[in-house]
Amino acid sequence: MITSHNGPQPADFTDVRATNLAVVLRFVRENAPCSRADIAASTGLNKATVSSLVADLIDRRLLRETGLTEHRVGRPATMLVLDGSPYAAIGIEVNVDYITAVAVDLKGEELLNWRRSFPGGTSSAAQAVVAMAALARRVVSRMTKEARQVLGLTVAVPGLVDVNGIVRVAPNLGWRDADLAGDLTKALRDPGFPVLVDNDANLAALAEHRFGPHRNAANLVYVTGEVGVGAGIVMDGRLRRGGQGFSGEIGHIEIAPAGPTCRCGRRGCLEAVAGIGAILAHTAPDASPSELELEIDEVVRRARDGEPDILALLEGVGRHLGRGMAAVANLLNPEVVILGGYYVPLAPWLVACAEEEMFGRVLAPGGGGCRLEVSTLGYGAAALGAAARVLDSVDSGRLPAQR
Amino acid sequence: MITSHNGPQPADFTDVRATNLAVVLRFVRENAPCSRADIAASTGLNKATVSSLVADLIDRRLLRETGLTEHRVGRPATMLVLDGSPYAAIGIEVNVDYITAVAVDLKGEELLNWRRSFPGGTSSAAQAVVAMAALARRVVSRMTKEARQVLGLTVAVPGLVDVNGIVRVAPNLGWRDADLAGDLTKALRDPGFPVLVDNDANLAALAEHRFGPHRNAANLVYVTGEVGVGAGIVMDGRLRRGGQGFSGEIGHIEIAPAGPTCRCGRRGCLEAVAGIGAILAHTAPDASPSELELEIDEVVRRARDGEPDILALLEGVGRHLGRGMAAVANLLNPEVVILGGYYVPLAPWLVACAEEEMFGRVLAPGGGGCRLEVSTLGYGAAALGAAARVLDSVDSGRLPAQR
DNA sequence: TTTAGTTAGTTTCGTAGCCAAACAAATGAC
DNA sequence: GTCATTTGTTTGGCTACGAAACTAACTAAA
Repeated sequence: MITSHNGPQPADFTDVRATNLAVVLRFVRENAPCSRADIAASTGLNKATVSSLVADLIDRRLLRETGLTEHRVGRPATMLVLDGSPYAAIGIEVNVDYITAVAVDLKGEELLNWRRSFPGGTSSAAQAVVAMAALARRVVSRMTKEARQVLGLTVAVPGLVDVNGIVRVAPNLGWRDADLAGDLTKALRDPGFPVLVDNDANLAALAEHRFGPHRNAANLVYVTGEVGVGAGIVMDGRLRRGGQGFSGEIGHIEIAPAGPTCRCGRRGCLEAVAGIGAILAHTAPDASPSELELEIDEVVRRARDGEPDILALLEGVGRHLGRGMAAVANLLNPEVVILGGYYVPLAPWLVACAEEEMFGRVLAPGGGGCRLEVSTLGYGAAALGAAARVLDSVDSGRLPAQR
Repeated sequence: MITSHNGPQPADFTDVRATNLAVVLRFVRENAPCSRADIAASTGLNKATVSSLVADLIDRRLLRETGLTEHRVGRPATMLVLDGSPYAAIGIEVNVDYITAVAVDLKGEELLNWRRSFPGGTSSAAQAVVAMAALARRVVSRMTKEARQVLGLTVAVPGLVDVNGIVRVAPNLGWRDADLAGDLTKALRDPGFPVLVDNDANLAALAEHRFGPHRNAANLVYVTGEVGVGAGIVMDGRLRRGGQGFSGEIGHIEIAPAGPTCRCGRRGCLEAVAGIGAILAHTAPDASPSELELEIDEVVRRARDGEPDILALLEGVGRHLGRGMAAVANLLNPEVVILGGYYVPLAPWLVACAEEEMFGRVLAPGGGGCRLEVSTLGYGAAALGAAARVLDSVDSGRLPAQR
């Protein structure tokens, strides 16, 4: 069906066209290279309609004929692929000690991936805007030099971002009520593309949903493993942000009422017992944000060496994590929960016990079909997801104008 | 936009028409009585289009002209209302000790509400099908006598219902893997309307979403307060069932690790510390299912009388419930959590402390705007929601055929 | 009483964009 | 060389939307 069920939103022909353009675009993305006939056969659209849609998409430089044809009985087909060259989507991630910028083309191919160290933990939002604008300008000019049109820019922020894109609270950055999108747009002086802001876990979930090995899953949860623990929720094929945009705050659900005190002042939060801080508190209590990665490497080394106290520590973290994931699985019944961030290198010592705890606590038979997996997208998942956010709006029909 | 984003689903004219018919229908539902001109002005549809859509809906006997007109400057308007008389939607709820059947018209007006005692707890699914079929037949024949066409029948079951409508597990009924929808359709012998099955909490959430005082909330959670505790989740305006249909199983998230043993064998489940059983275990440990309502009345009486041990008991339950709701609010950020079932009569002694616990544990400022409210729909919420499910499919464009 | 003004709903016409079917094109098989 | 097969385009028909003109029914004011 056509409707999106939120209030009176009538449809007309342009909607039909936009929908079908998006259908063809998505189909080619998933099945490239493919012919017009393939598209017609698989989508149910008429051949004539497909021809017209494809012509439109070629005009907009979203598709390209490869000229290549298979050869078998019958007229050879002209194959179609996404045209990677004319466009770029930019994603930026701010974090405690760095800013990452990623640009991808329509296919999701990474065009660049720049990381600048930046003292996010001690900088104001205004300073961050300056730094991000500088970085964004360089990325944009690089893209322009490559003759690419920038379709949009999205910023991933570790914190609560409301439905209007205002950063309400970003505890690790010390920000409150910052209109990042507005300020960044101003700093970029009429950039000619939309600038959006979203929560990092949400965007990482989007990256997994579009690019990850579980991209078929319409229901997935991505869990960030940083100092803060958060989740991005995809249900029925779309990010679900909740009423104000604050969904996925699993870091502060109570796991161990008698546990250690959390940064938020309460006791036994998931973040306090299974966040990265809970590990480093035992191994490197004075580590600064910029040393996190090194310290985790050290933990991995010691685990590999089989140090019993480290193994016990990680098992405990895994079990607590599993309890949290059980709550997630019971409440949301996703097809997969994906662990990201620093949970990735630590996964070999976490996942088994986390799974055991989780499956033991999920009511639905067979855990409701929910698997616990480890992200393969690396640390840049949120930045990649930020770029994916831009591609998503193309996918859902907001195509760049005709030539 | 038009797309529903799940896989290649192209659109054509019939989709446009269906969408716009649904838009008009929903508008009239919300704003009756109203004129064609009102509809055009508010929805953005062209006057001509509205006229055509309305004519179609009148033909299908979904709308009716009231003939009544206001009188002010200009030509008086012919007002439109939903036509309540030609159709009916049926909802049936099975539970431990009764079966309820509800029929509503298009407006949601209750046409009948029948309750039959039925030993669900000790009957097989097959026996339940016989009982439900008998009841359904009587409801259908009553509707037919009133010259109403039955649009559909939905059954609410307290248990895990998968995406295909199979009851996987219904602990309180002792059922496993029952194809209720299929069997009931067979028992009704080609009823001429769709028969669906869904989880009771899901359907109660739907009832709240359509009929409740918070019907504007696009994100809400309904919590059943029975022996089992479950939730129905509405996000972005639709029920979210998860990958296999098992979302909302909050009854078995761990609230008090050192708490009492739950029916499921684990300790400290929400259900075990804040379910109705947790209350009755202290007041009437040997109560049979059919006595639940009486026993709760007794608890209410004693609470009203101010018995200290009862007040303490309820405060404890409220606090545990609040902790569970904090997890829900952190994870989903709904606009409102609605307590239903036996929590309703007990609300005066539960809500304050539950709120206190909940707001103390939600990370988002101001609790993310999430309110804790009490259902006003009464015990029949699930049955009403089952009927609402039928109306929902009409709303989303599956209209009955033209005359 | 007439006339002007206002609002409601219909009619007419133009257009977008879908589908079906016929057709043209390009190849392999025999 | 002809036929079969498959691809993609062209043509025509149809649906359903929007714009604008028009009719209808009323109030207000001259």
